Amino acid sequence: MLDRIGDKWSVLVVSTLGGEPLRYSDLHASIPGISQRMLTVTLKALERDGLLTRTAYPEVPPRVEYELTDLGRSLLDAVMALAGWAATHHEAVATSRRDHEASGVGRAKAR
Amino acid sequence: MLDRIGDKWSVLVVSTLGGEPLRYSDLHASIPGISQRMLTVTLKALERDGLLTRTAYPEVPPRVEYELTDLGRSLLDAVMALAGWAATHHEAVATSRRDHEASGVGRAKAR
DNA sequence: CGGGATCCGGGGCGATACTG
DNA sequence: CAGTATCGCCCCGGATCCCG
Repeated sequence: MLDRIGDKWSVLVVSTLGGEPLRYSDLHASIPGISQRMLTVTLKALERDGLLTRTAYPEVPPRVEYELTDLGRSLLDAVMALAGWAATHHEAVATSRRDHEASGVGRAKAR
Repeated sequence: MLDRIGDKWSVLVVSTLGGEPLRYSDLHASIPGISQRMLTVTLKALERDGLLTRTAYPEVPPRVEYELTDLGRSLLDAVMALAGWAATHHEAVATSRRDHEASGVGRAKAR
């Protein structure tokens, strides 16, 4: 379970979708670095898990909208908390990380 | 950043460590399914990021204790929210997943 | 007891090409 | 526009051995 919601892309999709429904291409544009494949795979998985709904409009050109379900929205809260933490403390983490590098973690490299 | 704190094992280690310090073997026993390697790797990463401290006691047999830092404890809140969500809704997710299976997602399998 | 080093297999994931 | 199918690489992560 944790590895599902802990999944990087799922988190990003859910948080991006927070609020209004979005189309496939919007999602693709809004999530930097995601590939078509991973977006599709992630969306399918999230739909299967009941976190979002997929709605296809039989128009031309085709339009498909993805929207969070209530379940998905409840997850959003928890995810936002995590994202908030990341935003708040990522500096402290980066600093600590540099300290450890300087401490000799890569000592062999110093040759 | 998200893929770091969203990491499955990190989440589990942090939540397990919530509260009292634990020894390596305690952690290994408390986290079902984690391998030695991943435990070590995860602990190192978390230490590097300043989320926990590693304390080795020069005894025999050796004893090493891991403890959350203040930073780690602040993360704990967000992590617990996520874990709580997972515990609360994993049933709904499992149900939805089964629905989709029954819907013909694996239609070829039904032969 | 608490790890580090290495080997290695499976799969996560990206890139590309094609379809409706 | 919204995907699907295929290929291939890389790296995650488990197993094993060994050391302090």
